[in-house]
Amino acid sequence: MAGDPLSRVFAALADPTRRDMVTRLAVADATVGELAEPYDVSVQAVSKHLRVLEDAGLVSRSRDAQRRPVHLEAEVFDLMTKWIERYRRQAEERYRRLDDVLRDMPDDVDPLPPPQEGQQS
Amino acid sequence: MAGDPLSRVFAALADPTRRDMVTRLAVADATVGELAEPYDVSVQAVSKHLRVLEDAGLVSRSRDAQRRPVHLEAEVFDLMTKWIERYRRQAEERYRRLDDVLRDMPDDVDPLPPPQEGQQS
DNA sequence: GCTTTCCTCAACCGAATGGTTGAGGAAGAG
DNA sequence: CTCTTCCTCAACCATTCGGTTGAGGAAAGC
Repeated sequence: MAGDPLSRVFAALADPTRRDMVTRLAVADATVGELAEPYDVSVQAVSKHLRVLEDAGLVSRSRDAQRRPVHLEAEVFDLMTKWIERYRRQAEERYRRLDDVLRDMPDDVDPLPPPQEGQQS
Repeated sequence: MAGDPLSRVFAALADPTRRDMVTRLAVADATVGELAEPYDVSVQAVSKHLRVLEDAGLVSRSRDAQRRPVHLEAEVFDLMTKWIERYRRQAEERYRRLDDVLRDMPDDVDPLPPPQEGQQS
């Protein structure tokens, strides 16, 4: 389907039903039937949604008798986080430079350190 | 078009060309022509992409003579960040609770709560 | 064996998406 | 006023997407 992994993750989360599934899966693993129950669509539609999430690497399915328990995979979220953080750093860098120009070039003071807890690449 | 703001933001960033535009706009504002130049598509296509980004609130356009300078709007990224953080909190909460269960096993704890999930807000 | 439960695959459908081309508005340059 | 530049709107086209229904596989229960 769609090309790069990042596009797949963003596209997968662009659907509110899929986002809701992810939210619920963050609480507990669930079977396809359990996942489908609150929504007003067919089980097949939910199965399709799960395939999209699985292709994006957000979810994995194992096997337990006839059931296919769905499990949320956390790592892929880091892809997004990293991309967003990169943008954020660039934007801050941009404003920092603008600030420097307006302040007539100070030495190397960093007036706005990124307020983040460890997520740096 | 697509419904809620969060869906629009995710959908807007699901396209690699649009993500690249955002990356470049994080460095500096740009006109439509400047933005279109590196890509192998028509200017109209780029204009459409910008419309998607604008509808998502990621970008704003002003007017300078015939030119329409494009400016990146940072606030909307917080929508995503907040959603991701909420997921992260839930996931951590989940593992914390699992830890509690394995450690203590109280009486009236239901280890598999029925799918009475609240809708995602 | 047969049935039931849980789930996926396949085909189809309408709507949205990303691209094209062509026409045209808006504003500066001559 | 005319021309050029920059950009958007409109129509069209192929593909993808989210949904449906119908058929069927896999594993437990009878």
